[in-house]
Amino acid sequence: MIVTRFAPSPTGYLHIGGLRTALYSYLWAKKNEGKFLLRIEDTDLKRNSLEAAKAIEEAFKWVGLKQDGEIFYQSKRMDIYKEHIQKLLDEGKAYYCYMSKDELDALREEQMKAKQRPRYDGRYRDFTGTPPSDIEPVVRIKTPINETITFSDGIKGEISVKTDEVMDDFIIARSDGTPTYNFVVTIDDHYMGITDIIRGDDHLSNTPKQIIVYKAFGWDLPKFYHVPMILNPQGKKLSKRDGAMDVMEYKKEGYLPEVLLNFLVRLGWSHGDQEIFTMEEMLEFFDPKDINKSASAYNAQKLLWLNAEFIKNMSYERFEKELIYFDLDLKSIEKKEILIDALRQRVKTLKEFSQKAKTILERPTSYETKAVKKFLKADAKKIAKEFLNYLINYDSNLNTPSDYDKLIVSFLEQYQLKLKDIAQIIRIAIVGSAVSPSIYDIMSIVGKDELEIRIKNLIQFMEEKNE
RNA sequence: GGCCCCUUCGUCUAGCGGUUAGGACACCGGCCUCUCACGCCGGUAACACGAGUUCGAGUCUCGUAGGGGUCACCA
Repeated sequence: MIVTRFAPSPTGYLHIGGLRTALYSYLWAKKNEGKFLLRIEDTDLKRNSLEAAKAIEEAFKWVGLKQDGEIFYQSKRMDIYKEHIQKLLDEGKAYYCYMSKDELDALREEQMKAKQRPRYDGRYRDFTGTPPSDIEPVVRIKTPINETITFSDGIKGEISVKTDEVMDDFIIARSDGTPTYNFVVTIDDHYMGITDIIRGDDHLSNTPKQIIVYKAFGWDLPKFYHVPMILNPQGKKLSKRDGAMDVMEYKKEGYLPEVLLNFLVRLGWSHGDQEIFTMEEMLEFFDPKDINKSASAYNAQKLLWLNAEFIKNMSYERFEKELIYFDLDLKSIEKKEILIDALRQRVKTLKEFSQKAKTILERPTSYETKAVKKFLKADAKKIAKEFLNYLINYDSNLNTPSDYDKLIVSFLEQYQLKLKDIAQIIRIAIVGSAVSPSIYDIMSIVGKDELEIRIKNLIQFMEEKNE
C-alpha cells in the first residue's frame, strides 16, 4: 500500500507551493487506494503558532483535501524521538559533543577564511576523556566516512553524493535535548509507514542526511520524489511581494477550490494536451513520473481563464451557495437563472460576479460620466420619455427576455428608430454605465416596475443636467 | 565558493532518433453584435550555446553559459 504525507511547519499560512506538493501526495496515495497523512512539524516552539496550524487545516478543508486518520503533531511525539536518540547513543552510532556554540562559530569563521566549506571537525566523535562540566552537550550522529550515498529520486533520477563532501556529523539533539528536523522527519516517516515522500526539491539536499538516519536504524528507505519549485511570473523565487501566495487568498478573490487544484496540478505536470481535469481524472491520470524536472513560473492569467471556464459550467445551486461568501444572496431573486446565465460568460471570478450582479440588482446612484457623454445625446431625453410612455401603456405580458425583445421591436417600429438609438439609453438607466449584459436580460431581471423607476430617474438626471 | 539540480514559443507544456516541432494561456487580426463579454475562424512566436555519436538529433554523450537549490543547536 502506498502511504504519502504532507508535513508543513506551522510558521504561517498554507502557500500554493505547499498545496501543490500536498495535492501530488494526495493524488498518488488515493489513486493507489493508499493513505494520505498530514503531519504538523512543530518542533521549533519559538517559531510555531497554533493559529498557523489552524490556518493550514482551514485551507485544506477549503480545497477539499482530506487526510486519512488524525493529524500528527510532532510536538506530541517528543518521547519517541528521545527514545531513539538514546538508542543511537547506546549503540555508539551517535555521541555527545561538548563543543560550545562560540567554539563552533569560531571554527566556522576560520574555515570560511581559509575558503573551506564550514563543517564540524568531528573532534568529539571518538572522545573518551572527561567531558567539560560546564557545557550542555548536543548529540551528533556518526555519518559514515568516505561513503557515497546513492538514491533514486522518482523525478530527478539517480542522485549520489559523497558523505565527506556534503555532510559532517550533524546534530540530532540540541543542547536542550530537543531533536532536530532531519532526525524527527525520518523517525516519523518510518513509524507513520510512509512509502512515498513527495516534497519540494529544496529538500533534495536533506535527503542524504535522512538516509543516514534510516541506515543507522537499519530501516528500509521510502521512495523519494522531489518536485521543482514554483516561480513567480518573472521566473524568480516566489516571495510575499508576488501577491497571493496564501491559499485562502484565492478564496477571497473568488476562485473555485477545484480550479486552484486544477491549475496547480498542471504546473509542472501534464497529461498530453489536457488542460481541464476533474478530480476523478486527476486521480486516474496522475503519476509522479510525469512531473517535470524544471521549476515552473505560474501564470495568473491562465488561472483566471481556468476559473472562467469552470464558472461557465457551474450549476445554479452552486452559484447560490458560493455567492453568499461574496455578500450576494440569490435565494430571493426571482430571475436568478437569467442573471447567472447573463453574467457567467462575462466574469472570471465569483467576486467579479457579485460586483456585476449588484450593478444590475441595485439602483444606480450615479451615471458614469464617459457613458453619459458618449451616449446621452441631444435627443436621448426625448427617446427616453417616449420609451417610458410606451412602456407604461404596454399591455402585453412582460416577464422573460423575449417579452422585452418584443416590446423593444414594437417600440422601435412605432417611432421609426433603430436599436442603437435606444439600447444604450436603457442600459445606462438600468446599470449606470455603458457596459452590461443584453438589455433584454437585464430588463427582465429588474422587472417592469423597477425599469420604469430607473428610466424616470435617468430622465430626471438629464433634465437636471440641462438646466 | 563546494556539492546537487535544471534549460522546447513571453508563460504552462507535448515530444520519448526521422514531426511543416503539437496544444493551452496571453497577444494580434477577422466574424458575430444593443455595449462588454462569450463563441467561432485565422495569425505571430520556441528546441540556451558548442562539440561529438549517428545515414539522420529537440530527443543520446561530453563540454560551455545561464538559472536555481543547499551548505544552522530553522524546518
